[in-house]
Amino acid sequence: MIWSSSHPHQPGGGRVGTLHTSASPVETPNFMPVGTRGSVRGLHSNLLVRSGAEIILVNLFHLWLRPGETVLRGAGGIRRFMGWNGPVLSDSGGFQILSLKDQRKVTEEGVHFRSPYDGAAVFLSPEEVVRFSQSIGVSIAMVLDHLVSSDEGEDKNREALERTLRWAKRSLDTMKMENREGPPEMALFGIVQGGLDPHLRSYCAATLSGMRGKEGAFFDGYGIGGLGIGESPSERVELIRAALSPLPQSAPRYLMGVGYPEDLIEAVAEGVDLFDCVLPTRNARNGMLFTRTGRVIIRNAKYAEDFSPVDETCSCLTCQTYTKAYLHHLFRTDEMLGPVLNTVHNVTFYLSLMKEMREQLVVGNFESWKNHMLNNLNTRGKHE
RNA sequence: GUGAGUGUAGCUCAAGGGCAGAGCACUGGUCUGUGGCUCCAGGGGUUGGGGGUUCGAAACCCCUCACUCACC
Repeated sequence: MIWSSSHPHQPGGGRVGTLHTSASPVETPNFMPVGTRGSVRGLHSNLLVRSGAEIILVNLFHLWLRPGETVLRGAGGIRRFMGWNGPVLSDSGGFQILSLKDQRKVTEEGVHFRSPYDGAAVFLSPEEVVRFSQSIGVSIAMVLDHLVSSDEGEDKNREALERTLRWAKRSLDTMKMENREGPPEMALFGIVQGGLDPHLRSYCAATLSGMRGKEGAFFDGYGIGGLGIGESPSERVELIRAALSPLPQSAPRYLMGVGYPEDLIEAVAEGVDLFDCVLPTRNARNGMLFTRTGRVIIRNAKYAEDFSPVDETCSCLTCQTYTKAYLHHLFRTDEMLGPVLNTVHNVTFYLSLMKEMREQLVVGNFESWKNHMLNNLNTRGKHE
């Protein structure tokens, strides 16, 4: 059992629980800061912990290319290598099928990439993803999936979905069945695809739920992939619902790559347990800070002489120590401390929001809290 | 003091008689399983000053001012 619910489920569908990993437990719902290449950019592990992080995400594809298996094994695994004591979830490289789509070719066997580092031809298969994840000691591995953009059309979407399912089976077949007293040494999550079609989403989730590997293992949890790239928030809720309903209640559900604070609140209400997204870290580097009352674009001239913190109610190291005027100055002078302090704030904001959601779920006040927050948070930007 | 050169957007510079432009900076927006500060839009000028030639001058002529270099 990798996930257990510590409180009765809410009528609305939101739930709290604990994710049991081979490292340390993770309270859910929770958010994973993104550390693609083995670093949450700009943040020392102590700062991550101080910001509330319990689990972080790395990208297997990038680590596989650089520094590679020899270095990572020599270091004693990815967690020791990067000085992070908590659990690590690895994304497989499925997203790179989309983001590097001019430099790869997808076949039934796997994906041929051209390395973004040196141009070398490399081949990534579902089996290699599982094997490499185990080899470098990640806590939770995502299977290799085939992600297509939402405007690819129905045939491409269906084809990618069927391939994702065949790859999922091959991934599960690669897993050794463990005698599970405690948490699994490495958990493996399947990924629900299906584009913008709710029926395909349900079909995919149902198929994955019943899927067993050669030695009888089920998936330890499920990702919902391919969202946050074009659909409207209301479409997304419908697709999440379609994906979640066939999944076993006892398994953790992870909404991959999503999203804005409002998106997270809406997804938690549907029963999602885990998230990751580049928004808090990337936007921090580009000078956009999240607050409970909307966006703060720290470069704006109006902050030049604003000697108050970014958020009066925020307990992060940045807000406790520095003013908006100082962050504004750091941004304009291109000082490296700027992105670091901005990232500390945004990551703390996201993780505090998750903590608050857990608390609201426990006390049974989530629905009204949610409505209040959705009315006041205004972070989604102008293009929806 | 003499000679040469240069003055164009906040900065660095294009345009050598026909609508005065670029990069950076500035102003605002943007970023959804990260290819190492992304992407988009906007404001900004009596072309050092004055006079002249010309239908038309940043450009050609004269005067003047400022700066740079070389020589006394």
